[in-house]
Amino acid sequence: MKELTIQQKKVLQCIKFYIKKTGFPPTRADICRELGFKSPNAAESHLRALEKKGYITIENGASRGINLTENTAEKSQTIPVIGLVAAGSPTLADENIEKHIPYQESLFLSDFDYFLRVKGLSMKDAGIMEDDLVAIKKTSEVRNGDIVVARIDDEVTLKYFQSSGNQIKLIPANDDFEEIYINKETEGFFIEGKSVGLIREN
Amino acid sequence: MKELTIQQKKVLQCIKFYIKKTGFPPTRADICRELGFKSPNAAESHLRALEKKGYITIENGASRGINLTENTAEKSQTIPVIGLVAAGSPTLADENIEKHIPYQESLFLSDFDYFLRVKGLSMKDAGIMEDDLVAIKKTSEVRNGDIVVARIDDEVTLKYFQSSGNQIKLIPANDDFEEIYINKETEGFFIEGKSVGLIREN
DNA sequence: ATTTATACTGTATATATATTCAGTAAAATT
DNA sequence: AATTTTACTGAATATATATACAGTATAAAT
Repeated sequence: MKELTIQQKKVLQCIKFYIKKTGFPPTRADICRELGFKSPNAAESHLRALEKKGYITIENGASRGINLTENTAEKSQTIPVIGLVAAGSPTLADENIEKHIPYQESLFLSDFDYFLRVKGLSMKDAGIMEDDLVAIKKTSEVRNGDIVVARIDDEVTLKYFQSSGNQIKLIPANDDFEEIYINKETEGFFIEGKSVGLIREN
Repeated sequence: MKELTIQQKKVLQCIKFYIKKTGFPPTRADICRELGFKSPNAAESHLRALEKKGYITIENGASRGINLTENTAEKSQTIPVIGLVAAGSPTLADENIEKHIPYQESLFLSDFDYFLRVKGLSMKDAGIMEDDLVAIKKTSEVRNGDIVVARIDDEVTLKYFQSSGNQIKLIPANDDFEEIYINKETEGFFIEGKSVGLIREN
């Protein structure tokens, strides 16, 4: 998306603020009042610039016909919940999606891509219990100590990550489970992502 | 809030749908088109009825000046995070509120009133770790096995609840901590609420 | 060097829109 | 039994609003 000028940003902020305050978009005159313009055409021009750059859409002829684009609006989205099945990879394919739950930006410190529904108690001592929803950020850049979603062939697990050289240790947080040793180059081994948060629905 | 008639419900739904679709509220004529009315006054009357019953507010003179009331709009709200301090009750008083976080309805199965920031590891084996946010519903109606926020004088703790007759046991989920025995009628004892969910921010 | 975009003021106007008034009729309250 | 609320049609109108047109001036892109 094309960059906005300082003035255009101000106008966009003004629209957002006005909608938040009143529940409906501003008129050209409203924008002028808020930002100190003396001509309605000042607002009009900025609106057309914002439209051209894809931040808003304008319904011609309609009063207050301004609509924030999806990227522009801080709308609440829904995020998929994926079941952690012992055999089967957590992809975003429809068949693996349990449901969608509403999600608000800044719920966690980092952004994330999906929730993983936890099966089993292998991460019990890390406070991750059966049926918890772990927020997963899709990435292969993980650090020692991160809780990661690792795939070995068709088996997907949630474990602590520990590497030294080419040797990788996947460590459970439960004495009843065994550590997994694996080589970085092992065929069929892949880091799907890492945990950045957790929700328990009770 | 006063009950709506079938027609009024239709008009309210129409407004919600129109906003969702276009990003701005409908005009009287828009409502007529959507619902098949032939006079703008039909829409006008319904709007005034909805206003009178508190479901919307209307800014007089403004085009599309319809605003859904807080209860009416499925807005995302913010919910306070309260620090669990060993001495000091978790009230919704300003001085105890850490911050507010966005909250979307139906995030958990039950509604709740605030998040409690957990200190210590007394509920470790229940998967509740230090700095977790436990969603608390304010209620004194709790059942055996519920995780409750209990207050004894100025001390506030999160524990499993177990009662038989007048005797109440507050059970930690960590062998390093002691169970607390207390009588229902003990002065200064109070159940503040119970846990209905959990968020870990990592 | 020329065009395009930015950033406005100022005036004008067609029309989009809220809103009032005059009715009709049935249902619900008081 | 009388009044209020609901549920509209139909017409009229003041004004709120989008939008075009005419300028001025500076900065950025081609």
